[in-house]
Amino acid sequence: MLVKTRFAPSPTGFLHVGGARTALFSWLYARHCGGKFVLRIEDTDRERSTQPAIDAIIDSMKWLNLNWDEGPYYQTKRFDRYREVIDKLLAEGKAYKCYCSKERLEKMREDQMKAGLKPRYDGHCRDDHSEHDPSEPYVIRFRNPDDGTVAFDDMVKGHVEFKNSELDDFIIQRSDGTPTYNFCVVVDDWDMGITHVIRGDDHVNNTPRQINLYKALGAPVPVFCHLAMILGDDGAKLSKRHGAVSVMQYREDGYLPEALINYLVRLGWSHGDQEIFTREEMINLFTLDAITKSASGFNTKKLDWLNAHYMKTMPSSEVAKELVWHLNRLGLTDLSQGPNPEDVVKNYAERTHTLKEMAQKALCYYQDFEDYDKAAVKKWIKDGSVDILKDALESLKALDSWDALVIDKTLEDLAKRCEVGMGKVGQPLRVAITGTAMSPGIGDTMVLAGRERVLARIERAIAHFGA
RNA sequence: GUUCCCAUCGUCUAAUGGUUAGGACAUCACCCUUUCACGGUGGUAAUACGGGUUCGAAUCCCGUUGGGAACGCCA
Repeated sequence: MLVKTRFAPSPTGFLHVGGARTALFSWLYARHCGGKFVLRIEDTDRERSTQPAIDAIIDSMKWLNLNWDEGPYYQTKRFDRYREVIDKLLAEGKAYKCYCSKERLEKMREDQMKAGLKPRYDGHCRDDHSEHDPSEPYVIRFRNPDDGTVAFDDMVKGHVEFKNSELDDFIIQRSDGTPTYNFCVVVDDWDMGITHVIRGDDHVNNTPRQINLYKALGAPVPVFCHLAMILGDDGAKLSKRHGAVSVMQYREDGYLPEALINYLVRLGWSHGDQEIFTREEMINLFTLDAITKSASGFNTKKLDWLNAHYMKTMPSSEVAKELVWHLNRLGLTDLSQGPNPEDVVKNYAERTHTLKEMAQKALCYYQDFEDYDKAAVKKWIKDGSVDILKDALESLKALDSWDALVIDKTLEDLAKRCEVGMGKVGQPLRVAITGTAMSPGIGDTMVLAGRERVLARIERAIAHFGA
């Protein structure tokens, strides 16, 4: 059997990490099985679906490198097909027109709640339509079985069973003639040959209704796999106040897609004690039975750790591409006035956790900075610092090769000569060159900044602090 | 309210009846060190509770508590 999975977001907002994890698991399972992965946009709610949301979802999927084999399909382009299926259901008596007013429905729900019952449609329009003028507005409901149970063996939750008496005749077509979610998913998954439905567990309660529809349609019922939700850092439901929730926000915050993917794959899935997975390993090892049942909380610190790991271990040319994107975002478009971004990556990968941070720190190698960091100045610019800067300036000017090791050696000699520790030499220079007390080894820092810029900045610092 | 789902260190998780309950992130201590980091070594830290079943339970069953989801002419 050819395995086919799908990711079917509704374009009512950006792609958040929960959705991304669902997409990842669906994608991984398809790839693991050598099957197909489908992207489908569930936009039947025309009020809330937007083009920017569609774009954001697609951009996110591309950035995460979750490629799809089919689609994107749009439900709004399949209305003819839905109509056809509804007509068939209607003709077979498996669906019916309902003329109940929203007021009646609302009152019924209220009464049922008050009586301690689960609100459900009472089947008022099931059989008798004689009192209604066919021109009245109506919705179409699916005739759910009255007796027995619906059960399914979820790949994550295990055996789940519902009584049909708990379910009701849900609406499959609105009064404006458009079909609804619970109906469209079934028709789509059937038409598209989806074998495994991997989705959030907020859909568990929809599943029995959908299974009844599959059966009424004579369609094969797919395997279901319901993923527990992802919570915020604080254990509460993910929301805007958690800062980054959208995938593209993580990009803006300086994370690599590789890191986010690796982080997400371990959220609700595991393979022994392994934490780091290449794409190939994920694909090879990913199975549905290793998915956790319980909800998991998002832990930004661990993401940071993974991001740092990937910044350090990925080819610097790859990381540099993403770094350039961040430098551009900071308004730096001309990189010709500074070092090769790859060299920035090599020097900063192990001293920063995000590319955003790296880009900010690297800015001083491309353009002049305004102010010196106050704390750094206070701590490191002391009596004698200016003299050391002057001394260093002369020694550096005399060098005929601008090499990190040579520079380090020169400054070490200077420290010895002046009978001070390297801290009193390296730190004032660091402040002079970067404006801060934090940078790579002083020789590497100077190579990144370049000879001319270094000499100019030392002179500037001498003038500034010597006054 | 009704139905469904869930429950191992702070967090992500391992252990599918027998382990001193393991790993990772975070945290703490020490080492390394010209800054910031990286790295290394070690430590603190968990089976929600109560009953069963069993020679033996984190693991199986029941209950309690706690959390979550669904109950729309949203998806």
